[in-house]
Amino acid sequence: MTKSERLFNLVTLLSSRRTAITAESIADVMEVSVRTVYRDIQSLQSANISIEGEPGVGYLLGKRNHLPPLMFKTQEALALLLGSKMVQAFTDPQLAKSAQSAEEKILSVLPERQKISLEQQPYRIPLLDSDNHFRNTHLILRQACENKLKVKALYKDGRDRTTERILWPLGVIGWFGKWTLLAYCELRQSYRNFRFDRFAQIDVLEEEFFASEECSLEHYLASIPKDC
Amino acid sequence: MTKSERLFNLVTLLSSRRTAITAESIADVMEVSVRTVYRDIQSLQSANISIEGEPGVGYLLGKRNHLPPLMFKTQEALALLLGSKMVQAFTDPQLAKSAQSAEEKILSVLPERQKISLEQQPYRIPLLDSDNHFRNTHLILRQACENKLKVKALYKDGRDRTTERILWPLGVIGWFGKWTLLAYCELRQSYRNFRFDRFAQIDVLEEEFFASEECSLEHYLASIPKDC
DNA sequence: ATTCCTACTGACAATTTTTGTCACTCACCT
DNA sequence: AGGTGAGTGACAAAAATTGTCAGTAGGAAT
Repeated sequence: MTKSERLFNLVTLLSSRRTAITAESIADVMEVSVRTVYRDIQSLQSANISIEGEPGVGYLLGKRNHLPPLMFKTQEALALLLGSKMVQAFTDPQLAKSAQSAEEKILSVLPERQKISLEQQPYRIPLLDSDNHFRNTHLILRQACENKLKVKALYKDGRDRTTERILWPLGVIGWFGKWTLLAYCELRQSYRNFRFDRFAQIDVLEEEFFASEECSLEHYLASIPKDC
Repeated sequence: MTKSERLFNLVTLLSSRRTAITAESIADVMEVSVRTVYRDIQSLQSANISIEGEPGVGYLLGKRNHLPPLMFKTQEALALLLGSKMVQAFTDPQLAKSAQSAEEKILSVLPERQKISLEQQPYRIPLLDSDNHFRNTHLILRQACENKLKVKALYKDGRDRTTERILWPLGVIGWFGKWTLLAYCELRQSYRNFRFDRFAQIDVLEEEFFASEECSLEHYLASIPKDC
């Protein structure tokens, strides 16, 4: 990656974010040294692109939106389309529809030669009818998460004991090969994980729950080591 | 004026004009040689900024950048970003990078309020270090597929017998939870599936193979019932 | 059919930039 | 007081950039 490419990418990166990003993170993404990032920022500023930097916080693109033209490289398009296929196969029917229409929009702006090379890509993600049950679980839980509605679930734990619980669904974690609901459990009065394949039944309740500082997806994730 | 400054200025210059401008005029304004202008244009194009040139006329900024603003509905963006995360977590590091930069491009064109609602979406796909071995397998096999290079593999079958085979890698199938290489096996003289977790070793050979009507991903997939 | 005009490409060597590293300073927050 | 992160200066090695020259190609006007 040449310097100029990097500069254009940097503008894109900055305009893709709402929050500030540190020079170190940038260096990480761009695979250059931190020193180079400072120099890049300086180059951009002297090319009349306003970037605000604050010690202890990071960089933020100035408000007056410089519009960088959106075009995907072949491999970027490939990654998006492959991702779209995964969403279609591994999540719920509603999201699948959205993935498909997004796919169409992307394809419609790609030049012919890119479409051709995309056809030769080796990945195939089959849509299995047998996964319909999972897809339904996805739909129910995603909507419950988004609308912050409590759910009543019959859940079978590792030792085959089935319990009924009231859950506050916070997030859905996708490990490769298994989906897990992350929720606050009223029964246990704390965060718990629930594997999708162990739900015997799920009913969305009318009742809303309210995520707070001490009860939210971020709070839970922050209490565990790894990244999101 | 450094090259990068010149490139930004060139974009500004081009986007300020409705009529084409010749390379020579540009060279004049920028105070560089005409040859350099051609190289600059190429740099911009390889940074995915579409510029159209016509002999006898000059250069014009691609219409694509101005006219159809590729817009996504919130849920379409959600589907694409979720897919991108899956690609990052479940495939190889190279595709992961492409997914990430595609993500940035999408985010950079979304209005603020959409970005905010995307931040509240419940799905999280963790990137596990323990999957590095798989990711490496992905990289090797994807590239072998794309370049149509034979591979020599040590493979352990269902009954724990390890065999060495020469394979013509045709495609990679992603079932949820397991990846499978689809290849023509020289040992068995026919198509075979190989689960990623059963490869003991994979070496890409120098030798190319040639897919034909009777030996290709399409041909194999057509011979099985399901869709892709 | 010939001649402009202009986009493009390749090669080469001199020049200029870019890069990482190291060793700092400064400002802010807890 | 210690941690974090922006920002600077200097230097040598590595890499990109540049102009020059020599050519190809395609359209349009003559």
